[in-house]
Amino acid sequence: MQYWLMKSEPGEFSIDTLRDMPNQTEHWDGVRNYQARNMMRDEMKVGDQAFFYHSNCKVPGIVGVMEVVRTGYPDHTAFDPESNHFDPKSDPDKPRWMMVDVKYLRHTHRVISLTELKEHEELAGMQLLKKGNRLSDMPVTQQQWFYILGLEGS
DNA sequence: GCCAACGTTGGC
DNA sequence: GCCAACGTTGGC
Repeated sequence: MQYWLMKSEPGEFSIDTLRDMPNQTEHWDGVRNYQARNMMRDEMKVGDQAFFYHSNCKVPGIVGVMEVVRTGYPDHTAFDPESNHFDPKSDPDKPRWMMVDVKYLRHTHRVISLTELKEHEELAGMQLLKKGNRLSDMPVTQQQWFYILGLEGS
């Protein structure tokens, strides 16, 4: 079992939106970065867990926990000219972009902000905290995962 | 294969 | 809204 962190802008798709979906499940579309795609395509497995991270907002940080319920498959929004994730170069016969399905597990008891994460020496190795990091999904080590859950309190 | 131009991400 | 960091594109 592996752990992940996945970013979304809450104005686009938030943890609340995921919770309110039918089956509390939704596909994680719109990833348009090869490294991030490769992880979804090759490495994310059913049963893996992921932090839901709100980016590009007032208080960026971890807001919830979710579970991967379907492994990588073609991101159909790339074929849809109406979608703002449309990519004219992605051919349905040879899809360029992949997505996984995720299911809502819970909100964290509070937002664990980026600022707070940065304060912990133990998390200094996190990819999220590396300078210039722009990956929209990334692995979290088991150690980091449980350390962060420990910060959450109750 | 190099690299300048450009677009995007995302914190602040 | 600004801008640093980074990825992609395309001319050469």
